[in-house]
This record gives sequence, structure tokens and C-alpha cells, in this order.
Amino acid sequence: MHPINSEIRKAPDDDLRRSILVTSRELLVREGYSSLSMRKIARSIGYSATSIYLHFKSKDQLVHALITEGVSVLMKRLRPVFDDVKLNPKELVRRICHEYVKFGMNNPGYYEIMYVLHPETLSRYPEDNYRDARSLIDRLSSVFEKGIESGVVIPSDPRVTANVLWSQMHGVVSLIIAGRFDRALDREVLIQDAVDRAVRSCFVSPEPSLDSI
Amino acid sequence: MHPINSEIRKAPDDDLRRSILVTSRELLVREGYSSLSMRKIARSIGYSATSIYLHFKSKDQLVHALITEGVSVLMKRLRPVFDDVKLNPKELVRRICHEYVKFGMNNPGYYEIMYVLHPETLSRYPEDNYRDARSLIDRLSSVFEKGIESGVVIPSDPRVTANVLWSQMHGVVSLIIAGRFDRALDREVLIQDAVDRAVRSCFVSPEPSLDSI
DNA sequence: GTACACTGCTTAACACCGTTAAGTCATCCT
DNA sequence: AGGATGACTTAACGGTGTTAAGCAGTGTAC
Repeated sequence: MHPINSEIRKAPDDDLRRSILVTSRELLVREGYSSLSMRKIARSIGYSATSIYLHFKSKDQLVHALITEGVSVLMKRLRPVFDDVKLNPKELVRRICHEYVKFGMNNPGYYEIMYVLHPETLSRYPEDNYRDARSLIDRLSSVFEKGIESGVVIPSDPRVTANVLWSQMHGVVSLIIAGRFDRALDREVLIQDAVDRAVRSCFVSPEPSLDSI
Repeated sequence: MHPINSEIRKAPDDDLRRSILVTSRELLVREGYSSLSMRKIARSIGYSATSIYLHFKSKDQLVHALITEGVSVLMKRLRPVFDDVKLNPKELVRRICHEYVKFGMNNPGYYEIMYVLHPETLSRYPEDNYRDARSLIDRLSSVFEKGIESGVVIPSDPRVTANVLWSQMHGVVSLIIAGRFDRALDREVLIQDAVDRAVRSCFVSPEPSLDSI
């Protein structure tokens, strides 16, 4: 009960844990994952670096907690779209894609730890924490499944379709975040084209030749 | 002229530079970028860590050299496909996609430093070294350009098309390398579907309705 | 033939990093 | 009062990239 700057004492509750999370989130959002260090976090909250280990077993586990936060932010953006009953499948998928990309653009720090980080860094990320991220893919799959039944989606394994769609969106997002595209290209045009292409590759094209019968 | 293990003297030429490159390439390929350290490289070649700085201004610059290597390996795989005059545009693009993905699968270490690494790590990568990578996109663009002229490619900005195609392939490759897909999904099916979709989204579909006129 | 500069490499050090072990001090319980 | 507990600390280990300074041979100039 005596933090490094001993003037102020914290309440006995585990709000140290909370302030670790808050501060590391700020650091992540502001300066990116590469400059997220235990010591820097500790310095920011006025505790010693080792005190973080009282609440998180390792840096990995702290990052896992941040990933969980990021996933829930993303879900908060996507859920209303999934739940919008007024949307036809095609519009739904299009909106999902745009929301996903927008999340990446607005939260590169979160995006990085969620989807870009090297596998060894997040080894043993608890399966439970993947549940939300996976449920995202599952909901997308079921949209495709129904779409196939009603004939608007090109028949294919809906789970494969969902995952490939995801990978397509991940492609644009990660390359934009990494600053890999030619600067002469308009980012918005790129995104629009990628989404258009992705949606088009899933849904049957409106066939004017059908009503010729 | 007295390496750390002073039994053997190197020839006076700059083959220390070469052996740094060889060793770091091996380390990169064998253990991935995350465990590529100056000290480890130095240990492997029997020199002190600081001797690397006599040939490379920084780790970044060493990585840049490795990136250049990687790009040339990739180009070696793609060039014959681009130059294969027997291929129609659609088959050409399909083969290019498959070669690109195969390169990523076979060289995750290279792929990582070439396309995944965080932007700040490779800040100030000399523009010249991008030339090859960019020429790749340029050649793809011109394939699309000609394809549009001859009516087999869906009209759109060819440069945008090429970049989006690239991003789609990057999506699958990077997610596979990062081990992010559900393990239940077959990797090959995923790749095949992604490539099919990508190609389909660029080329006009064979229209059976045309000959009904 | 000796003095000097140069080259190619070294060791020492700095400021970071994640993480573990051991210690300290206030509070609570008996 | 005294011991246990809990919350936090400092010290340390081994790792990182990088810089500064030093050292030993070689080549050149006088």
C-alpha cells in the first residue's frame, strides 16, 4: 500500500489493475504497440514495473486483456449491423466490411495487437477470448449460409467464404496501416474498390438475362 | 584483422559483409525475424556485435538488405510467369497469385520483413529498394490495362485493381502465417478460394447470354 | 628504420527491455 | 504484543540496439 510516489494511497480494491489497463490502452492507442513497455506503463501510473506482475502474469497476458478490449470495441461496431433486420444480405455484408475497415483505420494500435502481431507473441491466448472474434466469423458464415439458400450468394462453403472475406478486408487494412501502398493512391478509393470487389465475389450478380425467359 | 576467435583470419576483402548477410538470412529463415539479433548474428559468425556496424549502419539497414534479397527471390518466381506469352491474362493473373502465396508459405521469414513488419521499423527504406517491389505492381497494372482494352477485364483503374488484388493475396498469406484461421479450415481450400475470388472479381465472367443474340 | 596514420576489429558502456527473487512496511487477526 | 498477510518495493539477471574509445597489426613517408 505504498506506491512509488508515496503521497497518495490507492484504495485497497484492485483498481491498480484497472489503471494498468487504462494506461496501457492509452499508450497503445497513442504510440502503438512497439513502444508499449512494462516499465513505461509503470512509470506512467507511478508504480514500479514489477507491480504490474501482481495483476498480470506477463506482458503477453496484459496484451491479451487489451486484445479482449479491442475485440469488444469492434463487436460493438459490428453488432448493430448484424442485427439490422432491414438490411438485405448484400448490404449487410457491405456495411460489415466498411465497419471493419473503419475500425482498423481508427484504431491501428488495437488492430495491430488483434490481427497483426506475430504468433509467438500471443502464444496461448486463451481460447475463450477468441470466442467473440470467432463468433464474428460465425455470424458472417450464417449470413452466407442463408444467402446461399435464398440464392443470392454464390454457392460455396459459407465458412470458407466468410474467412476469405475477412482475409480480404484484413489485407487492405493491414497494408494501409503499414503504409505500404503507393502514396499516390487514394486510400478511400482503395477501400471502396476492395469492398466492392469482395462483396461482388460473394453475391450473384443481378442477372438481367433472367427476365428474358 | 583479428576476429574474436583469432585462429583464423579472413581475407582482406569485404566478405565479412557477405557472411553477415548469409548468417542473418539463415537466422531469419530458420527462426524468424523476432529472434534476429545483432548479437546473435555476431556470435554465429564469430565476430563481435559491433563489427556488424562496420558494414551496416543499423539493424534496420541490415534488414533492408535482407528485404532486397527477399524481393529478388520473389521476383525470380514471378518473372517467368509475367513473361510467359502463352498465358492469357486471366491465367497469368491466377498463376501470379498462386506464386505469390506460395512464396509467402515457403518463406515466412522473408515475407514478414517484406510486408508485415511495422512501419517504424523500416522507416526510410530507400526508395530504390522499393523499385523492384513496385515494378511488380506496375507489371500487374499493365496486364489489367491491356485486359481492359481487350475487354476481358472489368473496367476500373488498373493501378487500383492491381493494388487491391495484391492486398487480397496479402490478406490470406499474412493471416495464414500468423496462424489466425480456424485450424479446422483447410489451408489449401482457403488459398484456392481466395485466388478464385480475386481473379473472378477482376475478369468479366464468360457470358453465355451473349451468344443468344 | 622509425614515426605516423589507417584499417579492422575489439571491449566497455549506455539506456533500454521482460522477468524473477527477495525484502520492506503497513495493516489485520489472535 | 506478535505473527501472518498483502501490497508494494529494490536489486538483479540476461537480453536488446547502439556508441565511444581502444588496440593491434599494416602500409606509407621521411
